[in-house]
Amino acid sequence: MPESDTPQKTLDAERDTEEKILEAALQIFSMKGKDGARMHEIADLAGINKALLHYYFRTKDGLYDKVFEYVISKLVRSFGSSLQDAPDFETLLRTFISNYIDFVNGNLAVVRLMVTEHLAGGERATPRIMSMMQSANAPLRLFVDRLREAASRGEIRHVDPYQTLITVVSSCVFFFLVYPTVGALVPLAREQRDQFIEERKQHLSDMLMRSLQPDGESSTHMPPVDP
Amino acid sequence: MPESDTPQKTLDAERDTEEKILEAALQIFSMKGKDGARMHEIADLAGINKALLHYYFRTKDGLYDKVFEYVISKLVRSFGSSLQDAPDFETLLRTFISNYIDFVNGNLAVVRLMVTEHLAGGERATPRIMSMMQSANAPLRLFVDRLREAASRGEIRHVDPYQTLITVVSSCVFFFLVYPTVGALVPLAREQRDQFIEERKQHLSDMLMRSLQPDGESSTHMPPVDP
DNA sequence: GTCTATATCTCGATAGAC
DNA sequence: GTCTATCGAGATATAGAC
Repeated sequence: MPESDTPQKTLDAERDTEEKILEAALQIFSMKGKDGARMHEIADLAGINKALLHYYFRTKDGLYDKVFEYVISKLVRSFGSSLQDAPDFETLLRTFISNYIDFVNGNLAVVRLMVTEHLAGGERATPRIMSMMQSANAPLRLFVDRLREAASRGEIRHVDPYQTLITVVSSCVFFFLVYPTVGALVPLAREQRDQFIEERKQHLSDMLMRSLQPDGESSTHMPPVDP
Repeated sequence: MPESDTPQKTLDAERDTEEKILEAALQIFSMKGKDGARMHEIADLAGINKALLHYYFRTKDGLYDKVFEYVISKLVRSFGSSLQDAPDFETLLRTFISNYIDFVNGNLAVVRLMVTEHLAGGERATPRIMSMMQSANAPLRLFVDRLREAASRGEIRHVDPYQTLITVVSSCVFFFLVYPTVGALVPLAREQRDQFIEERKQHLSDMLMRSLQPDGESSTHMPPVDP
């Protein structure tokens, strides 16, 4: 971390308020979208005055942009490349699922914001996600690469890696988006949320590994996807 | 359908305008949420005047409520009990996935509205979904019941039916929520959308059936997967 | 039933005191 | 840096002509 020569106390105060605002804005934006969010809601949640929002971030649009940057940086930081070391595909898959679910569970507002953005058209989200994917050790890319490798080594059967990725990510994320209904439907999910989430990791990992077991014989339909 | 004694022409005209408004409102609400939507956007999309919205549905809140009822009725109507006749679980699963994906693809706004509602707290959505689930031939309930039966008959292995349901629904729906990014990531999904969707059905059905094979049977004797 | 014109109010943004 | 007070744009909602 680089150190500024600005007096420490002032800097910390600014950082604190700024971060408090960003966190509050993230919560509100992620639930109501950019247009639906109210500046006074954000101010209230941050425990400050409405005018202070405009002092730190001139406009609502500006604040939204900064929140988006803030979210992306959270995504980048949280998804460390702990996948690199996985000795085999099964370990990679289980680690990926566990990490992914923990991240979503611990950063619900981040995921909600991404989804909200997509529902509103996704112009802001898509380019950012694409550029995150470019990076060689991006977890999504790593997952696809390792899936291909494992298949060509015969560790798992050949499957469309993108379809598989979509299935894994969907199965990790969607549950949290519709949690109110799942909670109403499945008592355990509401009463013992943490336990249910651990069971979900287990269930998903098992289910996917079983579905990826190599066949003795028959070949499955596998469309060509490579560039 | 009960028939009114109101003159047919008038009734039809009202129904048409009302339905046009509801469809337009559904589109806008589903992308921007209740607070983010603008009445004039809805009017423009419906091709009518802003004042007419207030003639048919007194307030914005009132309109939103009616849109929600409208969506629920769509859900109920579209999910006919075509699952009832499935002779075995594999047929049921494949039919369920195919129907579900077709419905989502053909009613994106409906699904978006449900998700938007959930992101905003879900107070409106959850009770409605719960009461839909009560019905004996509700597809989600039917799925859980048939999954249990099939497991106790030994047709598939024992799995947590709710975890499985969550996985299936997630895998059918989430793709469409983040379509902008998937389209950017996977060229085929954008250029040959319909084909990609058919492949998705196939991929998902195969994957799930494989993961549900009873433990005793080895992978050397796989049931045929292609129609 | 449908429109134009207008009233009313809410929200984003600014000015200015402390 | 933080607040109170307020302005002005834009939104919902209504009045009234056709």
